Amino acid sequence: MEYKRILITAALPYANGPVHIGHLAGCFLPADIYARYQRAQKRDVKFVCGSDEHGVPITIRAMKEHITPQDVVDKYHAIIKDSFEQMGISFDIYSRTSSPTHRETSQAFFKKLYDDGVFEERESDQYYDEETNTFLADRYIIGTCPVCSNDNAYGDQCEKCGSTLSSEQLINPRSALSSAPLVKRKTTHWYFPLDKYESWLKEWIVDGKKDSWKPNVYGQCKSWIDSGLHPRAMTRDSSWGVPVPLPGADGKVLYVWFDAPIGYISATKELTNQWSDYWCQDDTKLVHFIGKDNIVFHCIIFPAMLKAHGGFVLPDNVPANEFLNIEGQKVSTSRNWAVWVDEYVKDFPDQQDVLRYVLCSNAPETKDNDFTWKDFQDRTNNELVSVFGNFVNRAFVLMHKLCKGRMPALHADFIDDADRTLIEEIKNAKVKVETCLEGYKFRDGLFEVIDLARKGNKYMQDKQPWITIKSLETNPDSQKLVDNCLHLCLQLTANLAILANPFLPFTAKKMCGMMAVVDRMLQWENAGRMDLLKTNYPLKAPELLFKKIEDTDVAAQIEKLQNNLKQATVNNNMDSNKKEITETEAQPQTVPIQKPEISIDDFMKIDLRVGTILKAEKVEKADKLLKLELDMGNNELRTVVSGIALHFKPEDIIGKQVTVVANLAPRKMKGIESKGMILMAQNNDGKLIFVSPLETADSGSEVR
RNA sequence: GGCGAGGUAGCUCAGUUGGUUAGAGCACAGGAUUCAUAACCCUGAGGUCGGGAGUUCAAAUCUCCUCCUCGCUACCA
Repeated sequence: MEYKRILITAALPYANGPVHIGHLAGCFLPADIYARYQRAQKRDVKFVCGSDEHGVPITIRAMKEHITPQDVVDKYHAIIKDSFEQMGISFDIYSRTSSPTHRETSQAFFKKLYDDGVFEERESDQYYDEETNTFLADRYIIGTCPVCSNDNAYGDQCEKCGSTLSSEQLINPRSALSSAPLVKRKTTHWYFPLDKYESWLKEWIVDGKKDSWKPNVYGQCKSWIDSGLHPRAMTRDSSWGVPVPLPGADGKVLYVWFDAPIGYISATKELTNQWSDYWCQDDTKLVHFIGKDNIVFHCIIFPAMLKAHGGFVLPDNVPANEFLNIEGQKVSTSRNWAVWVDEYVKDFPDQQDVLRYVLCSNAPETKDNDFTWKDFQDRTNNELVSVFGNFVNRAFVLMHKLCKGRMPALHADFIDDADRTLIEEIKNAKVKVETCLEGYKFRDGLFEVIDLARKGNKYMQDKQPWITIKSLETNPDSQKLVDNCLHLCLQLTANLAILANPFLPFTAKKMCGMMAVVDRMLQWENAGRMDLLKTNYPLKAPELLFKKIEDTDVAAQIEKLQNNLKQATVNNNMDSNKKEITETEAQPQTVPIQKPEISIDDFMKIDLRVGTILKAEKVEKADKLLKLELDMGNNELRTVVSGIALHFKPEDIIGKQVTVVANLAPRKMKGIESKGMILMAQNNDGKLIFVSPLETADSGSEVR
């Protein structure tokens, strides 16, 4: 299909902190390269993005810093926006989801679905904080992680041990807002029936995108669809967000993942009155650039929303990248293990293209990749500087020395095979880079650019104009041979500027300055041409395109990382400034909340007994479960299933005495009925310790 | 446990209807050169293609089993 317009989106960064180079490599840089390339092709491109400013973590941060959520997002929106500008990420608009346009757009979107009867209304029990009079989403609920005993686990996930949780599983759930214990109340929400779109999604993605989407994206989608989709709540009880536009829906807002992708639409609206051409015409090519954590939302949920609404184009492709690790470890904002873009720009002024180069050439396109400062140095010094920068520099220096600072002529009767080959290579390079970029293979595309410079170096080496010129007195044609060589090298340089422009825009601009040509030369159609620089045209003095990265720079950055890490672990909860903390670990280390007082009668309801482990075995198909057989005295044997398999080997615990809650209602786990629960103490490091009698007691003795 | 994505030279990656001695860049070694940011150019060494079995005249490529990494997901009363 011939597309008339290309609409490019990059994942909305969350305005709860600055952006790091993982974000850049994951989606913003590839999106920018793609956008710049398409613009150079003179295609009708809109490249939109903005800050995602709603959601729970922002409200929590606001409370901790005693400012409003709006203050939080204003601060980070500014930092993020500036980082992008500094790095040359060329959005046509960088908007934000707290804008009035976005509120209207997302509300209208919701209302349309509501009016069409798309949503299912459901009542459910939710945790309620009576102190602040608010319902709490899972993220608002903090408690002790049942897996690792981290005291500040979220209701949806423990970021310390990575376990996926539900708020029901937390021990001592409390409010993140007030630290108050929670009660349950009924609340109503609107669910989007994803299940009803299952067959459509199957057809659209599983059947339709098999060959065009990247394997990681396609596989993830297929996995979701095949395992069955379920209705998903599209509203939340909160005061921060886009209010649900229905009467009686006070205190309810749109779920961030409902409103955020609509932010792409709102941003386009703010950009142009013709926004609907880009969103509602079939001949628009919509491309979402995201990281792999966003695949499900962009490939399944948002398209289903668009489909339900009707009238919108669907993404043609969603080229998601994997994650970028730093020095062998996963990026962690809480541990401050990251390279922040705003700091890079300060530490390496005027070296944006160097970072762009390294991040693109080592982009996590097919799997998680590792960023190391040593690699940053190697790639910069040995490829970008030595091959690309050096070629341009030597071509210019030689031209000034041997051709008097003017573009030498090409003498047709002296053209040889080597010249013709080089010309051919230049034309091929255009096609190669183009093919890579159209197919979202940015790493390969950049390699082709460097490779062309490499061919230039070889050509020059073979021609040796600095030798040829020495025979000027004996061979009057020498000057013409030198002219031809440098003519071609300089035309090659102009071509390099065009091909490098999407990747290294600052450098391309600098090269235009050196060649004394207007930026318009960088249009893609000019690539492959051998008449970009006019004969006898005076060229400027050469200017080094890149600086080498020194060992000291590398050492300083590594030390900075280590220091950040140390500092983050030490004062994780003090500084309210920026990235040292995240929402989770920023919670002050409070003493676990005491449970409410109970009477002796309450306690007496619990039948605690000593049991002796006779048998222990792993439960099939479960990582964490052990099936225990306990001697409870009086010849009673009991089966208890316990989630301790990660901590103990079955053979090591046989014969141990444990305390058992003997009158707990039975519960089936993995098909095995568990009659009772064994008590464990849990250390701060998550280690489990049996609560057993110090001396051997009779099996079945009562604990009181 | 289920599902998905990866596992190819020291490092980063190519390698789709199975077919000659498995490729590239960087790093490394040797050589050549001096126009150039000690850059460039040439040559070389380096891999039992995670492991095992099978299909085939032929397997990195197909099938089955298995191990490791990452992600999603289930089990924790």
